[in-house]
Amino acid sequence: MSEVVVEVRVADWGERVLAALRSEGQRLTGPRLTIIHWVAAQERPFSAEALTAALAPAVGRATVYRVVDRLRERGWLARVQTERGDYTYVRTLPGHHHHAVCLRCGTTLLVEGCQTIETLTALLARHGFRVQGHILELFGLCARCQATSS
Amino acid sequence: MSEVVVEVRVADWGERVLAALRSEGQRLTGPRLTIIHWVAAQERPFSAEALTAALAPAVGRATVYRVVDRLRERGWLARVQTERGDYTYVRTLPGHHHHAVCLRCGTTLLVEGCQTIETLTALLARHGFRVQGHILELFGLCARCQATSS
DNA sequence: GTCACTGCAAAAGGTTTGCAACGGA
DNA sequence: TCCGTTGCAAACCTTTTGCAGTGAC
Repeated sequence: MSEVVVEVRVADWGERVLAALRSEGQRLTGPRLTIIHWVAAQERPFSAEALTAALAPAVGRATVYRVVDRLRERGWLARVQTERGDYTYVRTLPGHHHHAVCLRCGTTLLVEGCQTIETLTALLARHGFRVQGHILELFGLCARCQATSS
Repeated sequence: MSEVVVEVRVADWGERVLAALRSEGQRLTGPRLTIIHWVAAQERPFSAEALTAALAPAVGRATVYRVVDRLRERGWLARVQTERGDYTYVRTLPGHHHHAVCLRCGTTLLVEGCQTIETLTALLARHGFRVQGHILELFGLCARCQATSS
């Protein structure tokens, strides 16, 4: 079972992103490096506001939004809806995943595959509904936070 | 299995909402009735913008937002994220549900219960993660739309 | 040297709020 | 009558866009 749940590796992420951008022939400008390094250091989901605020005035707001969009398109960043309904971003890896976000520390587990969605898909199929896509976010407490008291 | 998937009944909805508001001692004002009737007639998810536009200038924008919020708090309206990432609203019923939204006609099925989430929850538990909440939206084609060509 | 990228500032878009007037119960 | 509700308009906040200048390759 360990192959379907993966914790996003902190050290890896930034380097993998940079390697990917390089291999696509994208320019590794100062602002881009600043943003990627900052994101790589985040251990929990962050808001667009937090990102722009953290890098101001070194990096312009417009640039932040443009770079974030690009990373999202490429699958390095996921926009995750919180239980409260607002958006946050988390480092992720290209491919189809779902996210299990720790409510306390923000640690994000990637859940690969959608076996459970398949069950629901089958249920709905019996009602004539053909599932073609879905959005799933999970929230809870990671192992570390359960171990920590308070 | 038919007990876990329910199509939101059109005729019912408005009356149930009115009855609920009445029983809570809320005022059934003109603007509120207008909004509820309009929503009751919608067979597919609608945006806040569509709602405000449809009722303007009979009902002010501020009032629309305030009433929608109230219905949402009471569980009569759900804010559903689309695959494109923007929000739409659908009639729903109080309680915990998930929604299966037809990509073509917008018909919304309520999926009651979270059996499949439980599978995922168990999987994550084996990784030490304790799931406490989730967001799930399903998209696809309802039976009627599959039957219709084009 | 080129052209992708950036910053600035302004525009846009959507939601919320203040406040005086209104009108259900 | 009273107080919850409403409309208007302005404020707000976040994101996007236009455009001239910059700098990575």
